[in-house]
Amino acid sequence: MTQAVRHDAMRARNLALVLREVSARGSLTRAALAEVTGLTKTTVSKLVADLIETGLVEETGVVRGGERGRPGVEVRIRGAGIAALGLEINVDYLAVRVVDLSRSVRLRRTQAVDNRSAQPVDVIARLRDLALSAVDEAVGNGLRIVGGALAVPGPVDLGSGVVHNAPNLGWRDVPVLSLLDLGMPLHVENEANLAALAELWFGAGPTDFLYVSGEIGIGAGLVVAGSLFRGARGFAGELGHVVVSPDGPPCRCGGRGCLEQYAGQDALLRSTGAAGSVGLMTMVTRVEAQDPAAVTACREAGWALGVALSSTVNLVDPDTIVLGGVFVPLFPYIGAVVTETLQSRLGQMRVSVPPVVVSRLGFEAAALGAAGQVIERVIADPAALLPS
Amino acid sequence: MTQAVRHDAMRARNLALVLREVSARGSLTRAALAEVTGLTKTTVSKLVADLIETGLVEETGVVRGGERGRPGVEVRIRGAGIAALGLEINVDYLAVRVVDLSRSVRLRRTQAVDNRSAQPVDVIARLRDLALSAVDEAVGNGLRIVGGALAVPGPVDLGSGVVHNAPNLGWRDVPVLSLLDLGMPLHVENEANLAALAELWFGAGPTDFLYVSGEIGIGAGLVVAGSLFRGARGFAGELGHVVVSPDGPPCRCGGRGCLEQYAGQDALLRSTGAAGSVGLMTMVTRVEAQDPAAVTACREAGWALGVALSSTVNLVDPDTIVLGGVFVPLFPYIGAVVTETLQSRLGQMRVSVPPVVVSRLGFEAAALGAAGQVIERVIADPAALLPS
DNA sequence: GATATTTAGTCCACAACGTAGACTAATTGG
DNA sequence: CCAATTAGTCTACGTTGTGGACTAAATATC
Repeated sequence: MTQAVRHDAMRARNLALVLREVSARGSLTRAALAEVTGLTKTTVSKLVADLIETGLVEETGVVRGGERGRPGVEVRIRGAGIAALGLEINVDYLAVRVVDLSRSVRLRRTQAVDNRSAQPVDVIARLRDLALSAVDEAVGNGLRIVGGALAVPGPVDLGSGVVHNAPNLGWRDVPVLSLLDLGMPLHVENEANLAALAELWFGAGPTDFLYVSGEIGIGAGLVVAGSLFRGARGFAGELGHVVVSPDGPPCRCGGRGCLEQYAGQDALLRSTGAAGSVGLMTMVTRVEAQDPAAVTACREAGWALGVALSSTVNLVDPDTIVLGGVFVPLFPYIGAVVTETLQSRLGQMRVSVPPVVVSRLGFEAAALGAAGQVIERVIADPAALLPS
Repeated sequence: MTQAVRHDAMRARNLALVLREVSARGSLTRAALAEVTGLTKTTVSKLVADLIETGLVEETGVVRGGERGRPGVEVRIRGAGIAALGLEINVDYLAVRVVDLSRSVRLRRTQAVDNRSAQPVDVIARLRDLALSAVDEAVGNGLRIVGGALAVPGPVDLGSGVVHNAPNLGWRDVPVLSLLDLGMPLHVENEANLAALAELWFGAGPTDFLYVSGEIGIGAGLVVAGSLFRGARGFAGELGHVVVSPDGPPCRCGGRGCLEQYAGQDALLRSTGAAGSVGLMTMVTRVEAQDPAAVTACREAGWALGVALSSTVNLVDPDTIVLGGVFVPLFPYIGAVVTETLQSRLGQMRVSVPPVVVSRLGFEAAALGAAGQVIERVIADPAALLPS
């Protein structure tokens, strides 16, 4: 597990420590860095010199006038150098994002496509084109893309990069990672997990929360102390199949009364009473117009979500619950019911019931999280990029 | 979060690395240690010398004849030196265990008392007496007790050591830690969590599992990659209040249809049909005698447990499920139903459904886990014990 | 406006720790 | 009895962080 610590590992960790502080606090003088890290000024100076040389950090040049004494030179993360690629395959779109080391989004590409009717290979080929052209442009702008990550709507085997089962896409056992070769280190992860990480790094959220991704399926990403909880095999967070009512409607997972059957996109739209398929935006319009069927559908979905979340809170104890995906436009009509249900089921037991808030990131959250994850790895181990 | 790494931290980590390998593999020569840790023979020799001097490790004296060449001197964890105290307060007993660094149990004290009818202060005073006499005896045997931990049946605020709410005992906001002063570092934790850790260190179990503690309440401890998952505030694992049926019988937590209402000890005993209170052993006798009411009660409890566990598996993805507490004697009569329910609700979705096994540790599990946790800390950071 | 004070950052001698390889010790195989 | 082999120690050395002296650049005070 833990490896032997030699001098190089010591340096690598201190380098990461300094870079992390710079990343977290925005902009600091060497003296301030020495203070917050507990290292001496000498050591910080050496480490910062290395980081500047590698292009991870830059001096702002501007000196800061504080109280008295010689002003320091602040350093900050250098955005113009290293960047990462974030990719997302979803039911009705493909998204590509390029994010730099300072976590600024440098490039956005979204393409609306119906991926349900296409073959996995074709979908991936299309994404590949989109990604390569984005990489070209980014490289043209002087960025160095060090890696990428791909978000897919369903459980993924992290090791092999095989998408187990993405029911919304109709995918089963698709080896995405080997099909999508971009000539750079890549990995694949569940969309809900990456959207949760996006909330962590790009939202103004807390460091402990449960992100609920409402799409056709309902997934969740749990972030504890700023890092993702994946469970033993990486398949944690399947909130959509938490039991709401044990004898409820049968679910495609084989169970009955799963949350997805009450609050999944299909269930929501179906229960508006309109025959055939009604789009999400139509649903939003109707509920805004106080259409009784739509309002009832929202209330029931909110209740079911509250029930499932009460189980979840009891099991994993999140600090906050962030609703994303389809629940974002519907939040005004379900948020209160979710909170009430949670309150009535947990209020007596818990000192405080986790607040239910809405995500402020759009649908592209997962792609952002994907890129962010790669950036996070660089910040966690900058030594990997140093010239040996 | 991560601290600056100086020379002393480097040494501390390597010391821990060596000690961990010795602890995990039983007995190793310095040469073998050099191989498994990746450190050089020189460094390992120095580290082992320090560990021997501190009394954490000892040479077996016996040399091992392998194949050819000079035989090595094996070292192993020294059991005769450092030990830890494990304490447990439960509804009907107090337990004290002394465990040494090699994880051998050196002393067992259990006292049957009805703690429900006593005041918290009195219970703690009684436990204190029991603990002090155990410490005396252990010290008399040459052991050095470096700390202790206490298991209580209910959620605990780890920081302050206040037991929030232990409904089985009728406790609310009891500052256990400050009441129980034993003149050594102590901490308090949830009984289910510590029982789970006992399973990890004293059972022959895997490193990823969910331990289910069936008592009057039902708790769970989740162990992922050999360490405990506590959630954001340390209140994770409240399996007893996971929803089985949203409109089921009201629960003391304020919700309805919680697992505890179907599979908690009270529910199990109540539903045997016998009026009044029937002891657990009576229940076991009846179900062994195929008493219809008892058999039905077990089946229903097993079903409810299966439903709640299917939600749990979807959320936290454990590798294995270990049933403990009252479920141990009842396992032959509920195990199959739990497995079937899980299988039917998860089988289509998951490649493999986590096996449901029974704990082989007795009721004293939590006390063992408490002591084990202290031992684990010593092994994880032996440098804390070195003479500065 | 000159000087004292304060803070930032660098320089240098030093200490702590792990490494590499020579060296000694102890065993087996021929 | 000697060669081969493996365990463990010893010594010179390299890497890295430290502490304090030193230089640099600002403000406060008179």
